Amino acid sequence: MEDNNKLAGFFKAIAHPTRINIIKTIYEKNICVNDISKELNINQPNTSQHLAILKNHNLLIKTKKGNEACYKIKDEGIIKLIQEAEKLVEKLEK
Amino acid sequence: MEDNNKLAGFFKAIAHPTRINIIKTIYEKNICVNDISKELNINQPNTSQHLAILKNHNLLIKTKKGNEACYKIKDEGIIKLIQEAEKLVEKLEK
DNA sequence: ATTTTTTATTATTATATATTTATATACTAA
DNA sequence: TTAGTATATAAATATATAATAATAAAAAAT
Repeated sequence: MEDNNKLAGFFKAIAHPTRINIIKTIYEKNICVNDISKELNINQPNTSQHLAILKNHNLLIKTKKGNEACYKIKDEGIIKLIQEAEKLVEKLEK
Repeated sequence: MEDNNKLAGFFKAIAHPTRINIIKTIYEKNICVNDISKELNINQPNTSQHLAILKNHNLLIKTKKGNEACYKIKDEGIIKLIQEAEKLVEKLEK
């Protein structure tokens, strides 16, 4: 039952359209904050904040190159989980 | 991208410890509000509210017997998804 | 008919999350 | 060293979610 808190925290981390978008966008990439910000058309601080939330839940890995910060998916399991959730949502609608 | 809103809404629906608990508890049962309320030790209005959220996201099916309302899991896919999420969270911690 | 039981809804208050704006830090380049 | 670029953090505001308490609605039992 206490584990439900941890799990709920994980779901909360991905329960945001922008963060789902970030995960999908950086999949198979190692991409820096500025490029994510431009590509998704969200401002820099908000981008950093969402990235921090995902990183804090161990979904992303951060590396630094000079003054740039690059992020990538830690484990592709999150991609699979999102895909399965998408299928389930479709199925549940019927 | 618009689909991310729908998906985020789905994750939000399950991103709460009590609601995860409800899903796990009523799995393979058809159980009325009062019994859920007692079993999980949450008050009746709060129980009804959480059930309504899950039902609104098509996760539960509601039936009425006399003056009782019974709820059951609509599709066991949600159980599988939760189990996979639990495994993933464990894996990500390492 | 009235009371009891069960559930749902509404209103209130409390708490959490999100977005924007401003500021700070770190590194690079001139 | 100063100016520029990239990122993070903090503060302020707005919005959303949650929990409790109060009320309403529906059916059952007396």
